[in-house]
Amino acid sequence: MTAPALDVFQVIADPSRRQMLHLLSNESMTINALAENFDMSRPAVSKHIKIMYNAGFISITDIGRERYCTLKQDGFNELQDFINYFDKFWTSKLKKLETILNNKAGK
Amino acid sequence: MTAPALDVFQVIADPSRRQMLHLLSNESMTINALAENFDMSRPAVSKHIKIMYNAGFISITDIGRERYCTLKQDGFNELQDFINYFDKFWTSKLKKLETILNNKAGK
DNA sequence: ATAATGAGTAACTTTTAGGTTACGTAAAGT
DNA sequence: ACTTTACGTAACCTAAAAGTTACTCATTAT
Repeated sequence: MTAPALDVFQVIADPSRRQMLHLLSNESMTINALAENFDMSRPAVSKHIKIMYNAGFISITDIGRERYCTLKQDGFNELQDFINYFDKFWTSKLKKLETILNNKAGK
Repeated sequence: MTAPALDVFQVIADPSRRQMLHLLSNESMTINALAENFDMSRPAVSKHIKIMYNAGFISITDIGRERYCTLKQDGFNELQDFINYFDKFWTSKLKKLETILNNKAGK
């Protein structure tokens, strides 16, 4: 179960990973603690964690034999950039519409 | 090449589809016009369009034998919701940090 | 009327993400 | 010292996404 290197968009494409991110938004958790919330084997969870780590969504701190996973902002920023681009598209489109309407009102 | 029903996260997981959305942010385009920008067959593009249409990212207007694809906001809104959730997480985390720093400064 | 064009559908192949079990290793418990 | 626990890694399997070619249909052009 070697983890493939996925980009941020592929990371959040998986429902289980999105769920893990939600769980981690409440508290830092170990691999096993996370695995208890899912109907899949621990190695499967382990792989997901690695994928999210590689894409910059989480940081990992080893404490003894445990690995604590914590949310990290980097991965989310890339997503934000994507959304922002299209956000600008909609708002500028809206402004154009406003301009047209104002011109009509003015005449 | 029947198109599978994918959710908004799976839609933007594909680089070609993200590229198509970018192209459509400049102007509405037909299937063929889109296909010219990609190193893949027209049926392949056609399938991507169907997937994005089903997920609410584009609307389609038939003019004669041509299909004009236009960006639609619905799909993006779902993504925005996801981002917003974690955005709140980061800002509230930052506020907690501020509170701690202020308390220290006050003593 | 016939040819050419724009696009959807069907059948098929390939790739790969996501899961499994089996095993190895280091830290903690008894 | 031995056992248990927490995790990673390897080898493997399966399902499905993404691509292809071949075909058909409807619209436009000649």
